[in-house]
Amino acid sequence: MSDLFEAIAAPARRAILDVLRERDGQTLFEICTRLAMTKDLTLTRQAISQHLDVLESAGLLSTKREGRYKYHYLDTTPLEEIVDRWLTPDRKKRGK
Amino acid sequence: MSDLFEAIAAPARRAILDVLRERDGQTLFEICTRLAMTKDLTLTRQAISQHLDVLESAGLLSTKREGRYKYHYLDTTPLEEIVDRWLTPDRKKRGK
DNA sequence: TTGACAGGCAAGCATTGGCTTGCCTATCAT
DNA sequence: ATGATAGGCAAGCCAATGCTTGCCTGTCAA
Repeated sequence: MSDLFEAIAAPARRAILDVLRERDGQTLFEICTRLAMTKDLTLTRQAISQHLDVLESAGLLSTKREGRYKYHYLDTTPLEEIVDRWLTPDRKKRGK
Repeated sequence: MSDLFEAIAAPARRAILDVLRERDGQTLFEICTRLAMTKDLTLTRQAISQHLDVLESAGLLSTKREGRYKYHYLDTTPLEEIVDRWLTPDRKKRGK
């Protein structure tokens, strides 16, 4: 859906963001094992791959392919929309 | 679900937050008409009531009953969790 | 070149969530 | 007391979502 809010709605996707925050630029399999180890979240590789697609289309992460590896990089700037929308009292539109 | 992230996942609920931000302490019917007028969102009263329940259990708004009126007050402090979780680079837990 | 490894595509299932419809309770004015 | 207004409860429908299973493509080492 390419929607930011729907992207962070699923607990699994938030866990992925946390995992990428601990260590940026991980591959799909690295994310899988790290979720299982540190977050106690055991999912299929395909499930996590789908979550990564949602996060990418929401602009929360970017990818870089290199050989047979695909690295995932966190980008939290879209989350600033939330701050600007509700947490800034006077609704000041900061110049982009 | 009392989940913050699921609360702001639905566009209708975000519109409600915006509407309460424009004018705090509105009743259910006021919210209904204001959504229809300014947000072009025409929903059943019950639908909006259900959304308000979700928002309240997420801590995003508080209510005060007065006679046959029930006023709704916005509270955006739960959203700060998002800032603390991903937008603070060094993960400093600010003293509550 | 063959096998192991990293990832992608697509169909299918089960559950959830958003919204509606229908009816009921409570408060206030006349 | 009666009607109008503000809100609540609950069942039900439909579409979307999360996850799985099964299979296929591409890259690299021996």
